[in-house]
Amino acid sequence: LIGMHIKQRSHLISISLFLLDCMTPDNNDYPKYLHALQQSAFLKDSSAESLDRLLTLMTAEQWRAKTFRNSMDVASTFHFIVSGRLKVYKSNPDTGREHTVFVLSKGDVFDVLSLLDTEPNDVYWEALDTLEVLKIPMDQMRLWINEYPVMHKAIISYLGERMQQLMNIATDVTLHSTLVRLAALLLKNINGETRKLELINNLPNDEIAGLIGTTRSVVSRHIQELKRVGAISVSRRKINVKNLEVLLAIAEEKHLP
Amino acid sequence: LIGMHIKQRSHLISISLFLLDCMTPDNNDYPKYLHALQQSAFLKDSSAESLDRLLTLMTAEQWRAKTFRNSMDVASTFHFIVSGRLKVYKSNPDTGREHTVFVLSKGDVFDVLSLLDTEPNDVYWEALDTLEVLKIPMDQMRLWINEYPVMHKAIISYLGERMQQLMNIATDVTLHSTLVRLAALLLKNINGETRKLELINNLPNDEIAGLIGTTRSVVSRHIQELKRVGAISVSRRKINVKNLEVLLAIAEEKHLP
DNA sequence: CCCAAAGTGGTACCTAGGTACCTGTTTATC
DNA sequence: GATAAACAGGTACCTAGGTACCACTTTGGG
Repeated sequence: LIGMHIKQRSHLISISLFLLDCMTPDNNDYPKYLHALQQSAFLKDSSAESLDRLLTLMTAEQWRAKTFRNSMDVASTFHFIVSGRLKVYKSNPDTGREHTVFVLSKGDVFDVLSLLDTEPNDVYWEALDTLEVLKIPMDQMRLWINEYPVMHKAIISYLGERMQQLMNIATDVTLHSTLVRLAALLLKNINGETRKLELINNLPNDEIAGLIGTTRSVVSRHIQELKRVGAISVSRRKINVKNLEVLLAIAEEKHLP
Repeated sequence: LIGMHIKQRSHLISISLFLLDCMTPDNNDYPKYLHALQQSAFLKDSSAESLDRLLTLMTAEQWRAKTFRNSMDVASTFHFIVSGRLKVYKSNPDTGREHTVFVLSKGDVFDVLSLLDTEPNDVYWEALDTLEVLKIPMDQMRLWINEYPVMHKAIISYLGERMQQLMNIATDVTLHSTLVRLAALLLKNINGETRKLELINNLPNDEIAGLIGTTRSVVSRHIQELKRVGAISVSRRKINVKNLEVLLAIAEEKHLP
């Protein structure tokens, strides 16, 4: 109960100091932002000129880590992530439990659902690191999209991919144990080359818990277990994968504890 | 363990006898099917002529209750439900657990994800009643859509709505207890006028369990509890809602047991 | 540099929910 | 219409996972 109140208060006092930055072509960072837009999967089929025009409509903004917004706040603005990580989550204010649905990063956009004029959804967004975004009024984004019909296909394939991910997230909690989900999370986010975690690196146990739909203490317990069997080693806020085979066996439910 | 093997065997021996029925305009049921297409939310913006042309490309098919298909089987065919109910679910073959993601009925279509060429998704579809569908080869459906650009907007709004639902389903399991989810399920599916359950009526406890991501025994226990507090009355395969206020209090987590 | 406050992680205890086993009821077969 | 098989639902028992409390570590004023 105490934990929950602290959580809520910290939400209330979370003051978001950010820099506003008008995006005219003479701006110093203009080339950098244009490059960022060009690399986005959401805009991958758009022409250089159309992106150029889009960028002139945008302003840059910086969110400090732990800055958050909910659906109300962002419904009238469309955002595009330039750098940093952002978690998309739902929470139960009564219990303080949170479930992270996506971690967005460079090239991702939000909120696509508001863009489509669906009913408001009561979702939260919170910066995990310092976040650089480009923002644009929602109605201007809609106008821009209608001028470039190729965008409709891009939106469809974006939604399709997200929907598939959501289906897996929705069923994972009931179909697999927390240990299995933790192992699968680590495997999903490991870089094949460097063997290091990406996207979910340097996260405290709280955040990992939110990602697999459980509580911090359960994550802590399972991390102890994974250390014990030699699958990982840990230091503060850092997990190093030591044995992929063991992790894989656990994730595929072939590991008998 | 025994229960699981029986489940798997029943899958294997599920023989689907269905009627094939070529859809030429002189067919007896042609007007009925055309009417069904016109009522679909997925096709609501399509012209009469375009639907007419679509229907000539389709064949009718009947699935007996408990007939099922998985993503492999339906990836190359697009389906449109004329009558009956179909559950979309994922399962864990090792434990026999299932999680129902959607219950589709008249006017719904499947599989939209295959239509978008996303990676195969390992989902199952199973008829809850006798199911009437119209089917069309997937590539023909894609061609038809490309001829009618208005369909892109329809697909986008369909996906947007489904995505929002999926987000709620994904987070419900971690954010709310099974009793709360059961009460919410009943409230969501009650007809405002008749006060009767729709879409999920006449389902055994198994299926209700799949819908809220738990097991049959837990559902049974909670149904006893809801009977005890006078919220519902039950007979075989049938739940009658008696007290909306109590259900609402439980669903909103304001009910202290 | 000191100290408070926030951040992070470990674990004992307990309960919500899952497993296993049971009875009763309906459906199918000869 | 008798009998078995499949179907439906109830419940005792137990364990996975959640709550609460703890200690340690880092951060930020003054």
